[in-house]
Amino acid sequence: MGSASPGLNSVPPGRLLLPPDTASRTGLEKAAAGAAGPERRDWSPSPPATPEQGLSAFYLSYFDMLYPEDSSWAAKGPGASTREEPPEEPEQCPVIDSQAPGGSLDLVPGGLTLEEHSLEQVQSMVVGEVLKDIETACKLLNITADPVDWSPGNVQKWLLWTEHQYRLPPVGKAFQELGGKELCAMSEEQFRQRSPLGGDVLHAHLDIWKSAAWMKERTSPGAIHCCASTGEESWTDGEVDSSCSGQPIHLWQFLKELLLKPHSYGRFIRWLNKDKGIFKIEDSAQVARLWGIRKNRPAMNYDKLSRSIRQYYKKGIIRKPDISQRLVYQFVHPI
DNA sequence: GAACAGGAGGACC
DNA sequence: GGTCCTCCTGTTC
Repeated sequence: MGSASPGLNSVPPGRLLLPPDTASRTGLEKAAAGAAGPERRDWSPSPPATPEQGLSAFYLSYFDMLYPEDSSWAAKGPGASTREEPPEEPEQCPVIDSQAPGGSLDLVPGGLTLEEHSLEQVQSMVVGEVLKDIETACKLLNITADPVDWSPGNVQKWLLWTEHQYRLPPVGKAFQELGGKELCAMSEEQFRQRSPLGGDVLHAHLDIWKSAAWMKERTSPGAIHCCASTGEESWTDGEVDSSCSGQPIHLWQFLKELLLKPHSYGRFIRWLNKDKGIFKIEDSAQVARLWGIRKNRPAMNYDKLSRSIRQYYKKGIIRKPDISQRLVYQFVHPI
């Protein structure tokens, strides 16, 4: 798919992460290294041993995952989360200006060098993206953000999702019956043994989830759950945010959830007229695939999904608009 | 050919 | 019993 999670989805499995020594380099060097080319090793960012040490490595490895083809993004600044939109002009880039006259390191308020300040900004943005992506995945999959809490079923969902996101070969069977604790306790080598083709990538992604859970726990003590809202793009419609209710999600709720996240899913499904509840499925296969992942139904397709939508006709939940168009439906009771 | 409409049977909770 | 999956036939775009 293009995919549901633009932060993660564009990452080719082969060029996942920056090398470990990234942590000791400056933001600019890292950005430069990111642009330098393919001479990178696979490396999995593990949760840092101490709060400070290693966080940069984690942030920036994820940063590299988020924007693997465009390291110059670092110069684009906030707003990069809308990555589907055309790149902004360089003059709108407030974050990093490596071409400061004379090459001097300007100080910004607080005593940090411009470089350090920029790095902090990049880090916080990347962390935000990480948490947002994970939160989105949690809601779609109806799993908690902390892998340790996953049931074997949750593990299978996550595997299916990650395979799908990164075009990995199916590995679900190799991890059957494993719960989150067991999964988290496995080494990269053990992942490779179970899945020679994608085990290392899966392990790296699991590490990111673990790290995010670790950081979240650090900043907000208490249970980590997908309901913990992280930003302005939270799922604001409590009525349709079914993932926290413990109840199985309904298809119409799932469609509304996708519609509420245009940044992530606008390529697949979007409002034509939000006031009237009219929406269009732009990519029927992807929407069906997401629904299949959400319901743990790998064989889901648009034919089946649309049949389920049509069941809503009788119930007065969804109907075809007055002017019927292909792939266009209407909520009878708009948000 | 893809989307649409709807019947029917069955699984699952 | 409700919801959805699956399979099916036939129709429309």
